[in-house]
This record gives sequence, C-alpha cells and structure tokens, in this order.
Amino acid sequence: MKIDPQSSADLSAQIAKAIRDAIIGGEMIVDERLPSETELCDQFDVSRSTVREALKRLAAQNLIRTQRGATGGAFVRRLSYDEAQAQHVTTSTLLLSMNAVDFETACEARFALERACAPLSAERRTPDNLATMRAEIHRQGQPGLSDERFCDSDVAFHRALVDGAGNPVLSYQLAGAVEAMQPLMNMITFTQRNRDQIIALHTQIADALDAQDGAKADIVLSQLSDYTLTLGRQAMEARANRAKS
Amino acid sequence: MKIDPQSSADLSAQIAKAIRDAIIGGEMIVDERLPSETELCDQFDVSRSTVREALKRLAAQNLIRTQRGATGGAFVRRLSYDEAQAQHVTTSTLLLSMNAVDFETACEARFALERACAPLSAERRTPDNLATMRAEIHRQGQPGLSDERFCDSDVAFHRALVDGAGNPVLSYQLAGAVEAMQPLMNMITFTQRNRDQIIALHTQIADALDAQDGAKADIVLSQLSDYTLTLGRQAMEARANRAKS
DNA sequence: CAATTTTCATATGTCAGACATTTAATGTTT
DNA sequence: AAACATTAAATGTCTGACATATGAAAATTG
Repeated sequence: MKIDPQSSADLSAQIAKAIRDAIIGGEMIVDERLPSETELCDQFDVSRSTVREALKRLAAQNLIRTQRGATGGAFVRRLSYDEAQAQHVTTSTLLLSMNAVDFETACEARFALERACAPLSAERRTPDNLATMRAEIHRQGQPGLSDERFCDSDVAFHRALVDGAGNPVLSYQLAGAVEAMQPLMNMITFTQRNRDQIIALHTQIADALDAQDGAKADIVLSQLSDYTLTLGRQAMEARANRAKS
Repeated sequence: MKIDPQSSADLSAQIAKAIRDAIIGGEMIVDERLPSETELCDQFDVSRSTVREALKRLAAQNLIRTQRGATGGAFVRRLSYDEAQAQHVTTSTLLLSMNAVDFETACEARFALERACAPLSAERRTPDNLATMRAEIHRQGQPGLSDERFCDSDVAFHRALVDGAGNPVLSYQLAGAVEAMQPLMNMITFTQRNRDQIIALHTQIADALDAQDGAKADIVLSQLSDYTLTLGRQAMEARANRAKS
C-alpha cells in the first residue's frame, strides 16, 4: 500500500483509497485488524489527523468498524445484506431526487425489475411470503389509512413478492430499487377508488403466486404498472397546474 | 440540526448524520454551500478536527465536494449516474465476496434482472446499441483473447443490451448488478467450445433485438442463463477438486 | 488456591493552536 | 485597460496534549 505524495488529491483520500483497494482486492479479510493509527502514520508518513480522516471515510462506507480500548483498533467489517441495501436505497433515492428523474422512468424501471422475479417467486414463494402479502392487502383496505401508510404497505407487499423468489441477491437489488421509488410514490394521492383498484390487482397477484402461476402474475403486474403510471401522470399534472396558479 | 452530547456514538458520526439528513431531506439543495468548518465548530460546539472528520465521512459518500481557497468550502454535490453506479458496484461486489454468495444465486439474480429489460430493449434499442453489441460479439471471437478480456467484452455486450431499454434508472440498477458479478465470472475458464456457444447465443440475442422480437430475446437469454450456470457449476467443481488434492 | 479488585498499557476520541496551500477578489502599477 | 502584486478566507496538514474505554496483567483478599 503506497500513496503518491506528488498527487494533488487529499492525502486522506489517497490513503483511504489504498486501504479500500486492499480490502476490496481481498488482501484483508473480514474481521482482520488494520494497523493502529500510529502505525499507519509511520507507514504513510503523515500525521494522525490525516490517518483519522482516511479511516472515517472508510467507516462511512461501512468498510471498517472501530473499537476503543486496549485490544481495539479498526477492523475490516463484514457487509451485511441489510447494510448494503440501506446504502443502495440512500444512493438511489438521492440519484432520483437530485437528477429530477421523472415518475414514468422510475416507475417503468421499478416494474420491469419486479416482473423479473415474478416467475421465480411463483415457483418458490413460501406460505410465509403469501401470508405477508395477504396481511398487507388487508392493511391496505383499512379505512382511515393515510396515503403514506398505504405506500408503506405497498412497499411491504412488493417486498414479500420479491423475497418470494428466495434469492437474497435479487431481494437486495430489487428492494433497493423499490424503496428508492417511495418519495415519488408519496406524491400521489390515493382515492378510495384508486385503492380498491390496486387492492384488487394485489389480490390477483397473490392468488397467482398461490397457484404458482407465474405467467398470470406477470400479466397482472403489467396491469398494475400501467395503472400506477396513470395515477402518477395525473398527480404530476395536478402538481403542474397548482404550480401555474 | 442538532446533536446529542449524551449519545455514546462518535461526535463526528452524529454530525455527519445530521448534515446527511438535511441533504437527503431536501433542506439543502445541490451546489448549496455548507457553513465553513469554523462556523460548524461553533454550531455544534466541537473542535475543528471533529467537524472535519464528519465532512470526510460525507465526502466518502459523495454527498459533498470541497473546494479550497477564498470562495471555497463544502458544497452539496449532485450525484451522477456514473458515480451512483460505481458506488453500487463497489457495494454489491463486496457483498458478494464477503458473504460467500454462490455462483448459482448470483447468476440467477443477474439473468433475472437482465431479462427484465429485454422487452423494453427490443422495442427501443438504437442502431448504436446494436452496433456496440455486434462489435463486442466480434471481439469475443478474436483468437488469443484472455478469459478476463472475454468477460469484459461480455459485460460490455450486456451493458449495451440494458442501455437499449433507454431507461437510465434501469441501466444504473442493472449495470451495477452485472458488473458486481464479474469477479465470479472471472473464475470460469472459457474453452473455445464454450466461447463459440456463447457467441452464438449473443448473436441470436442481437438478431432478436434487431428484429424487435422481445419474446425471442427473452428465450435466448434464458438459454444463455442456463448455459452460464452449467459453466459456473463446472468451474466450482473443478475448484473444489483442486482444493481437495 | 480462587475470586475479586486494582493497576496499567494501549487504543481510539476530542481538543487547541499553528502553519501551509489554494483561490478569488481587491488594489496597484504600468 | 491590462498585467501584476497583495490580501483575506477557506481547506489541508502537522504537532502535542488530554479524555476515555477496555482488556490483560498484577495485586489483593477471602
């Protein structure tokens, strides 16, 4: 691990990169201890502040964890599915909001991805997955549910659908994509009529998965996609009109 | 933005979280300047080192950029598709390697996602996308191509397929997933026979997209998925045998 | 001897102050 | 008006100090 003192980049960034590359490249294994801050100072010939800034960068990326005390130090951290997903959600959410991604693009991406796991889910969904879906459908029908809670439940429903595929990698990728859509979905006002329609489609999806009918699930998902798109367009129009006046 | 001095968490982590929440919550817009380090010291009542460690954490997440000099400071950064994707690739790659995800799971996830955009790509692919695919197919047939280069080209081919859907959000999500698979794919040794088979399937996919036949593309992708899975299994077996002896 | 308590060494966490460097705006000279 | 010099404000880096947490070894005690 070496750094280039000539480079214009910050020393702490260079050091972070050097250590990150070592971790990603497999030179350091999970739970292995990094040299202490003082040792890193000597190794890179910089001050402790600089080393610490580098370590904080790595900590921010969940690459290391630190422990105080006698046997403490910085340790290579095992990235869990949950953490990875949380990171993915944060990144995707920011990407969508900062780049003014329109509803249609995001919606299309979301349902395209979701349909990808419909056949797998039809094949492998557990009774647990189905129970979750039914429970969320029931929740969606409760009177007095706020739009935001309705969206939460919607996400939970789709989460169960995705988890049904029994592939943790797929779940991680898709859950990130679906959750990142939430801020956009939350701009929609769901009337009772809208909700009834969505609940009906959700029920059809659950039924199809129950019957292990992947093709049917795919068709209904496609209908749900179209319907969501319509609602989104209306919400955007309403928003545009309000902005004018 | 406030922090809790009673909390056991590091001050720099708390400060980073406070600022991060402000950015994600839309309280700060892109290119807005954060208070200077000295001002943040006063605001949170901590030393400059602590503030700097917090800022480095945010910089590591691509949430801010810093500029030196008179009109310098820390600015909220616009997250680009490329950066978001790079982050996604890093996270996914680490997740796969650190959790010993097996080839079959990763492969299944990859092709499931890829098939999701086949119909869209068949509909919208540009001549450019097709040209890229043909070029990569040609490259894959070159004699003396190393296994690693062959994988690179494979990724580039699939990247073109995904980009053909004309949905940047979809491209971002999928490219991350596909690229993260590369270390696993690189464990496979591609014989000439294997390559010929893959090239044939790639050609069929390109032809199908050219003809805007989404269903056909989907079928061939499914065959490619099966074939890749077989190759992966063989590679894993060979590896296991080597380990035994 | 065993259990408990104390001490201690070693880490990271935080602070304070100094100097270096970069950069744009301002002032000065030609 | 253009070129140059000055300056102020900001981040980047270094040094040294102290605070705090924590495990291990040493001392004490029943």
